[in-house]
Amino acid sequence: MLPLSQTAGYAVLALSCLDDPGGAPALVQDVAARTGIPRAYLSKLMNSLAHKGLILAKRGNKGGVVLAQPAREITLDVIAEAVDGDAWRRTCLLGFSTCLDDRACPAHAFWKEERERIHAHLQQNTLADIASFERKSRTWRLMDALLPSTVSP
Amino acid sequence: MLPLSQTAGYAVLALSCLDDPGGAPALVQDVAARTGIPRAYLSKLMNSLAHKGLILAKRGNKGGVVLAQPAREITLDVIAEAVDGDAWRRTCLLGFSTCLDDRACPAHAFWKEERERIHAHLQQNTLADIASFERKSRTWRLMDALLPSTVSP
DNA sequence: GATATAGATGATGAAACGGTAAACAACATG
DNA sequence: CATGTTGTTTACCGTTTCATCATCTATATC
Repeated sequence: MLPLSQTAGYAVLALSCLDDPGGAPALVQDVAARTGIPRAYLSKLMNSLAHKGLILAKRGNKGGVVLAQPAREITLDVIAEAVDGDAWRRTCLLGFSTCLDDRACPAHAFWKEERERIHAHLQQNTLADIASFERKSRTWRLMDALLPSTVSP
Repeated sequence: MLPLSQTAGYAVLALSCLDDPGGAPALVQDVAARTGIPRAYLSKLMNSLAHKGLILAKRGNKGGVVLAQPAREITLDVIAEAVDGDAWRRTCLLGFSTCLDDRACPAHAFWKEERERIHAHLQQNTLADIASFERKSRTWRLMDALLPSTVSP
């Protein structure tokens, strides 16, 4: 069970659909339809992301959701931390409680390095990177809809 | 939520207390007391590990548990896979379902490499490595018991 | 073979995560 | 200001993971 939470993935995917600040607000239900994320669940996620300052939500007619900052300035790390917290950056690979820098478990030095590598990667990639990938891969999802699903869970 | 499951950590810790095949059987309750793992829970874990061939369990008077193979031949990977399975080696960092080698998400190449690095490390480390660490760190745990816990969760 | 010992097993429970449903509150528009 | 649109909030459900408890079963020993 190594990856970030499923909800963190939802957040990245959903935010990659939104416009930069000043742009056209997107409806949560549209984002849900586009991404396949359950509407009601996404609604709660968006609400939480709004409270954490990642997006701006406007309700009522002509309402919707936009990014609070340009996509190029929002790193995956910020999103992951908003959803999952940063506890994973301090955990031991094997879950040992007595595993700190000065009393390390056998995997400690290795795992510390891995965590930092992962963290750095999340910090270096932004929503803009995801969005450009999503634009390219929309074709794939179209094919998924047309062909019998031989691949996706 | 990046590390392996807590139960996998339990397994590594518990198995590191056992003798090689032919050695003296250890009581599950003793292992529980030594490691801090809940007795009843460890009992079921041990049972599962016995079914998977990692340990030999003998019940009844003078019973107990020993490793099925020498500690030096049991890798952390084998233990982790017995407990958690190997699904984590195929998951996307962000949980995208459309993330395979030929239709990768932006983090795919990076994450694939990380997974392989982690897997290799788990394959290279054995129970013997853990056991020697545990022997050294027993002092620490003694101190934990004597001093107010300022560190361990 | 009776007995104490020790693992095996099944029922149960609490907490976290993913997910649902419905009532609620704000806002643009006519 | 009435209305419909759209996000907000609350409560609830199902599954998985970690954990407990009681009971059953095997076995070494006397």
